[in-house]
Amino acid sequence: MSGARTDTVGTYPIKEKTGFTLAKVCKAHRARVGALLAGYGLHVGQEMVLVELWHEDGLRGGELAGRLGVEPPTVTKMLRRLEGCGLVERRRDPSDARSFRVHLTNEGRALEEPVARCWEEVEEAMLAGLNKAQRRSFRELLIRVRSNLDPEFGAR
Amino acid sequence: MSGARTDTVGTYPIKEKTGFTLAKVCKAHRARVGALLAGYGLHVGQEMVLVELWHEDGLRGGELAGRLGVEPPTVTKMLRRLEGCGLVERRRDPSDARSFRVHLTNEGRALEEPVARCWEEVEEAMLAGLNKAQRRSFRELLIRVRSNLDPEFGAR
DNA sequence: AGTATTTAGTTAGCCGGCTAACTAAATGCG
DNA sequence: CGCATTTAGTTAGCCGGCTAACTAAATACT
Repeated sequence: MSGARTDTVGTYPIKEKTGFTLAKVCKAHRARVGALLAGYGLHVGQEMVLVELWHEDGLRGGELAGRLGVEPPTVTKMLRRLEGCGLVERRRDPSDARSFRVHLTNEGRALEEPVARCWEEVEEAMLAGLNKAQRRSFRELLIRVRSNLDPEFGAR
Repeated sequence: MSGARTDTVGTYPIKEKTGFTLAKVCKAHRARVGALLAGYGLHVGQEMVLVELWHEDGLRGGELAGRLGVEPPTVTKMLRRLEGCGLVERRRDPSDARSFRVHLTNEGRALEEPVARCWEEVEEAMLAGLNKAQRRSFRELLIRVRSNLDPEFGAR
């Protein structure tokens, strides 16, 4: 509290917080994935939409937003671009005229394997030098921290 | 390859990768910090500029970019906004007419403690239920992973 | 049935990020 | 000295995010 240093504020500087390192790690991870994805004409973040559709095709816009943990306007814009790239297709839902369903095109489906390889490559780089126990521990800690931070993640 | 499941691609789905959880955790952390920072008129990300200046005032634009791990145009725009908010001040560097130094205003300096409290609050929420050993382990794993992913972090 | 309310998406506009292309000043070098 | 090169920032424009405000369709309710 009344220590010799004056550039801290009670606890310790933001730069030394775990959350700070977390943010930097995430930034680096995103950059690495993004660099690989660019080879397929994808921007980082867009692959998440595809991930959801690979898991379940024909989702409605709102469902997509919910699963991505993203707001509807974000989905609107991303779908417009993905549709422009020919990876995805919007079909009006006959049972609800203000809704639509998002379907993968063949091009969109074809990206599943290469995108998974991109993620796998970065995953391996990230965990290099960690043994199985460390990897498991890291994974479990992240899951716990996620349930602490993400309200949508409580019902898991 | 010729496995029974067709919705995976050799290893396991992206959704089950550690990097995926990492991204979600980071997103949640960012959202939480952002919500608190909004109370001080700050957008999440801007506080990082202030963090660097609290640590060392009078940095040049390029140094700021380097320390933040961000490209120069990003700094240009952020500084324009922070200057507009009166948190920061740009003074031309007399020894180099194409450069300038960024200085905190009193308002900018005054935010150090409240912003640190925001971060501390989210830090505590994030690590809730973890004992000291787990927190240390999490921190150390993140640091290792960071050095694996971030080229600028090797020289530590 | 007819109106009020809720729900689904869109538009506009802001912010933090990026790349590409540019200006202008400092430095290197013949 | 004078020109070429490097370095520092800016501008323009794209993308993933967000909020606020809107349209239009479905549902609820009197």
